[in-house]
Amino acid sequence: MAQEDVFKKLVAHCKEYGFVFQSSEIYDGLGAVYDYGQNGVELKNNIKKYWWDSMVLLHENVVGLDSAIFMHPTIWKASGHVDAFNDPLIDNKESKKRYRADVLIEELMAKFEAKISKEVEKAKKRFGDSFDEAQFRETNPRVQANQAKRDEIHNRFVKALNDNDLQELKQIIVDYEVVCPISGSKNWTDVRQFNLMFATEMGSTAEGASKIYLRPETAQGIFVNFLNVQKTGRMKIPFGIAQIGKAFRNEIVARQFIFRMREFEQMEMQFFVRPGEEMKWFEYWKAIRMKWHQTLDMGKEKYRFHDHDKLAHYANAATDVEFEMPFGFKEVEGIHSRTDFDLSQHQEFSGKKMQYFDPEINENYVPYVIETSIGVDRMFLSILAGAYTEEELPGKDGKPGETRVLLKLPSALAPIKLAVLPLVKKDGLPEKALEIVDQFKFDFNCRYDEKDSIGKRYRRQDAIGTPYCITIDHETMENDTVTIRYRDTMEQERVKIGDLYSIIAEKVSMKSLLKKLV
RNA sequence: GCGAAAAUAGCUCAGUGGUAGAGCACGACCUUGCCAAGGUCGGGGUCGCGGGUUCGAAUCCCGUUUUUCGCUCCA
Repeated sequence: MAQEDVFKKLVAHCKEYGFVFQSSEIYDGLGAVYDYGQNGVELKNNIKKYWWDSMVLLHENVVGLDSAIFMHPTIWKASGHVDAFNDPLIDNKESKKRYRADVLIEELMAKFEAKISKEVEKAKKRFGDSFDEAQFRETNPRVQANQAKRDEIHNRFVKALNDNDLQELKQIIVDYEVVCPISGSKNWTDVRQFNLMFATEMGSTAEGASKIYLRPETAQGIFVNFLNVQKTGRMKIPFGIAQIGKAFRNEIVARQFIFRMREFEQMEMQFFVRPGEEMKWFEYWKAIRMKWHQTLDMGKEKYRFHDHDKLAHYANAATDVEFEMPFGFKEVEGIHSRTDFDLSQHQEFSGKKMQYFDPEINENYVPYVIETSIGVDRMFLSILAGAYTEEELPGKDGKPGETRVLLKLPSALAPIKLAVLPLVKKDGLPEKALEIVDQFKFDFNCRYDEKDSIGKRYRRQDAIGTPYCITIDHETMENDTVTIRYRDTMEQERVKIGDLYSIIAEKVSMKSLLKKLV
């Protein structure tokens, strides 16, 4: 089956079985925003618990945090998000390349400046020592003409930037016939300003309101609380702070289902280390994180590291954990060595010291940071993609074989752990089944289903990844035994009701996964 | 954002200018009972939305929204 077909089926499966719905669907939807349905929310919660427990429970030097989505606007100046994401952009329609309009105009001005320099250089050679450059610049007509153009562009440019006049920026590009270096074309789109951050207002009155942003990453909430946690938790470096939360980016191109959304959820852990030791810890967390992924048994060959050649302004080492999605290897997690960039920036912008006194070496320093940052929604998608299976079953009694669709989810992540099914809807079997549900509902997520033939009910559970089904039949009423049916093998066994807990509980618990990590 | 394609019932789709359809799914009842396939009855759609052309539009045209694919960035 072609890979795109798998992806299409996966998206359809998500909707059909209550994993993911498009946001505001009855109003034609909202772009790149999705809701998690009754099964999706369970799976997502389980993924988050697996991550949280692996960080906070298994590492005594990692603690949690839940910082607010709203933060002081200066934080985003300090982090670089305001400037980095605020560029006026323009596309060339022929080459489809995107440029920063301000860069194009600066290059345009540089061209005129280069022409002037050329004239000056030529004159210098000609006149030798007696050359008066200032006077030459004042009087030479070619220099004057170029200077006038350059100044005109400069004035228009500065005014346009001050007025935030995007139309004027385009007009400059049109008036001076800037061409695309790739296509040589002058066919430009309008200039648009993209700030990846969503802005809103805090404060109820118009004059008292101030512009604040919905956080584009959860990391800054950790950095600004670094000393709060360190001091109140008496944390000693190296230590980490873990956080799960929503982040928001006004993506220009938001596609591929829940892979890139405008509202998404991150699981981030910032690990604070002594400067100079960051590479050791970078390697340490790389290994830990890869093991966390591979423990899910989606296939080791489906994961790989992708090291960054080009590093972001804040990083001195960076790698991605990539998963083989139906549309290729894609990043699900980033592991970055962020140096002391963030803490130093906050120290500068807030005027508060962001330093740690290290008693072992008797030194004050701004710690270095190793970040592990994983997209919950991407993780969700990768697990579904890895678990989605279409299985050809042999036909029987002359019937043609059929396809069984199942999600081979790790049991601990499955939305429903146990389906309890009365073989028939009479003779007290439903009541007996509900008794069993009542018995286990405090331990794990159970579902009761009495509709349709038993085979159909098994398949419905397969489709949402339920690892265990038990069937209550007439024999159950006599000797308290049930048949337990396993999702992946479809095999059945007759077991005592009293043994069910010991068969199921451990395997569906988060503990079973966490134990494999240590 | 640019280019391409698509949108009809919960799902998969048929319907190409003349009364809105099928299969599956869903609900009720009967029947059967261990791997989605019995019977009867029933609910559900102003054909994504807004305009236009036409006596008449799901169908033709324009716009718009959403989705998918390619270019780019990222969790």
